[in-house]
Amino acid sequence: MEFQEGISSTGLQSEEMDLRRGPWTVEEDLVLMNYITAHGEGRWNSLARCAGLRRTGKSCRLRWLNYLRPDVRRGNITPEEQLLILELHCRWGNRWSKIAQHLPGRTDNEIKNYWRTRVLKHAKQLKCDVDSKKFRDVMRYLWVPRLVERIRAGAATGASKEPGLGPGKPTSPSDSFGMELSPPPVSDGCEDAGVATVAGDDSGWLESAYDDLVLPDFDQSMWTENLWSVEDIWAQEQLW
DNA sequence: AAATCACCCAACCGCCCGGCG
DNA sequence: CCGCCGGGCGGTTGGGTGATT
Repeated sequence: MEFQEGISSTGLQSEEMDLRRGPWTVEEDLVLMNYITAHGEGRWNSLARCAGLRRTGKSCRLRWLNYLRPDVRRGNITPEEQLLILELHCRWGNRWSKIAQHLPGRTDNEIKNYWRTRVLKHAKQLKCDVDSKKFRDVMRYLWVPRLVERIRAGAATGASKEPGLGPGKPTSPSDSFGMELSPPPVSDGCEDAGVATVAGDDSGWLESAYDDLVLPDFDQSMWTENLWSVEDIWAQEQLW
């Protein structure tokens, strides 16, 4: 990324040439927060000007929505959230903002990043497309049961529910997705799912677990319609 | 200890849509 | 109807950083 103190492009007005790009400074964050606190959000271009920020309106909006908003929830994606993302993506595809509406405090950008860095990575490791039957089977019979198991375990110990984590909370890469794709410790409808491996080294067990899967006879077209309902699971388990 | 790799995610980009004059 | 502008969205990039060699 080429960070520029000012964009120099012929034909631009001097004000536009002064626009900053790249990472936001603490001072800029404070200016934006204070201005929005005092005047509210919206009309981002004029907001940026009036606040004295040398940023585009778009940049201000993005910074506010994805980072500075007080209700933005940062930190690890919980198993409950992972489950919900899987289902909602199944239902709506890459409609990140729509999905984000169902995950309070999570931004579309965060969910999109989660999907691209975690889910797509595993599809790639399995050498299949996320829309393929193979990946759907992996999700339904390996991934989802594992998530549900983690949710249950967390509910039992009271450890699964994380409090709001607030801006600035550092995340641990090894924890952020953790073991969502690591093998189940006990068989849970997916016997011989593999032996224990460390997180991050899961493509092997997934691949072999998939090979060992005996899939029930069911209509694959049902996948997108009524595969599983997170709400049902939560209601059933009183997890939410 | 240094170099390299892999991953995460903040930020940007381009496109699209709706409202308004 | 048309053009402009603000705002929203999905896709992409690349810097930072921890892990590995």
